[in-house]
Amino acid sequence: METSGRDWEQKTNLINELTEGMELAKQLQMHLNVTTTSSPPPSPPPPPSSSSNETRELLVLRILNSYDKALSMLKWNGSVFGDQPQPSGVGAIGRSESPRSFSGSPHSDDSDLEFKAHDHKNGSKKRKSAVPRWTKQVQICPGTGLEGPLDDGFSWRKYGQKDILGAKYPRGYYRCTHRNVQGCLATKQVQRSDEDPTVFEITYRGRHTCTSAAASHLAPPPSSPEKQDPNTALNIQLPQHHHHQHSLDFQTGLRAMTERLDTGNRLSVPSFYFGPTSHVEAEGSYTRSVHSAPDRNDFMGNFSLSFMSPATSGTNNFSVPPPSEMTSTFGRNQAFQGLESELTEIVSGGKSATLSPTVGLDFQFGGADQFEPTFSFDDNPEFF
DNA sequence: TTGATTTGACCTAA
DNA sequence: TTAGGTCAAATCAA
Repeated sequence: METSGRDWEQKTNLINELTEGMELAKQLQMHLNVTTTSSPPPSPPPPPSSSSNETRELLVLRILNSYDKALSMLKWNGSVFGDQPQPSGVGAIGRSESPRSFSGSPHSDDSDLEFKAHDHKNGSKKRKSAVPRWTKQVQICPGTGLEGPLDDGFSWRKYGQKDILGAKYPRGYYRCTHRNVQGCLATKQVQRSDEDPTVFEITYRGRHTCTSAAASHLAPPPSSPEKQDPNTALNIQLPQHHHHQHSLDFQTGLRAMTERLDTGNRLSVPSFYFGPTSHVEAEGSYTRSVHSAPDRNDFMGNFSLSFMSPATSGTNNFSVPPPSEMTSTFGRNQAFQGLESELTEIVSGGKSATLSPTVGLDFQFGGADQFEPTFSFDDNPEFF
C-alpha cells in the first residue's frame, strides 16, 4: 500500500540518480574526447589544460556523488529490492557498484557485496566506514624471482598481524611510516590467499598525506627494509639498494591483478571507457601521489592525480586517461611501482630471494606503451 | 642507538 | 559475544 508507493518513489529516485550519473559520465567522456583527440594514442599523456581538468574533475565528482546517492538509496532501502529479484538494470548497477565503489572499499572481508542484507538493518554501524579502501591482488609466479626496487614508493611499517577466521594465512597490518611525524593515516593489509598461496590480497586504506610519500615517488624511498612473515609474506620494501625507477619493466613477467575479492570475480580491466584513449586500463589512481592531495578524498585525490597533475608529467609518468578506481589504474612506472610494493612484499616474503633488477614478475601488460594489466577494478567495473 | 618487527592484550564494530 | 583492527612492550637487526 503505502510502502509500494514509497518503493516506487525510491526506485524513481534511484533511477534518476543513476541516469544523472550516466549523463555526467557521457559529458565526461565528451570532455575526454575533446582533450584527447589531439593525441589519440593511448600512450602519450593527455594534454590537459587546467580548466578542462577542473571540468573533468567536477564531472567525476558529480558522477561519484550521483552514484553514491544511488548506492545509499539501495543500501538504506535495501528492502525495496530486498525481497524481489534485482531488476536487471538497476540491480545490476547497484550490485556492481557496491558501496565501496566510491568509498573505495572493495575488500572482501566486509564484502559489501550486495549491500549486505544484514547491513541495512543497522545501517549506521560500520567499522571505520569513513576510510576509503580498495583491494588489489597480486600474484607472483612461482619460480620467478622478484627483485628489486619493488616498493610502492611508500614506507610502511608493520604494526600487527592477526589470524583471520577461516583464512589459512594471517593478515599483516601495515601503516605508513610517517604516521607519527606527518600524521599520514594510510594503512594496508596484506593477506595471502588461501586458495592460491602465490596470490596476495593487498587492501589499502586511507590515503597518504605524507609528503615523503609523494617524494618517494620520484626517488627511492628511505630505506626501511622490512622483515616479513613467511605467511603473510609481504613486506613493503626491499632494501634500498635497488632503485626502483629503472626496475619497472613491464616485460619482466609480473602478473598482478586486482579484483573483486568479495565476489571472487576477476574482472579484467573492464572497458571503463573514458574516451578515445581510454580503456582506462591503467593508471592512475593507484599512483602514489607524487603530489599528495590531502584535501581530497582518497578516491578523487588519487583519481585525479595521475590524470591531471602535470607535475608528474615527467618522463616517469605514463599518463593514461583516468581510471575509474585507484585499484586499477596505474601509470607505467607507477603502475609498476604500485605493484612493486606488493611484489616486493611477496618477494620479501621469500626474503632471501635475490632478485635481479629485472623483476621476474609476470606482469601482464601488453607492452611498454600499451599494457593491459590484468588489473581490474575491484569495485565498479561496470561503473558505467 | 635507532628503527622495525613480533606478539599478546585491548578496543570496538557487528 | 566474536573477530577484526590497533596498541605497545619486548625483541631483533643494522
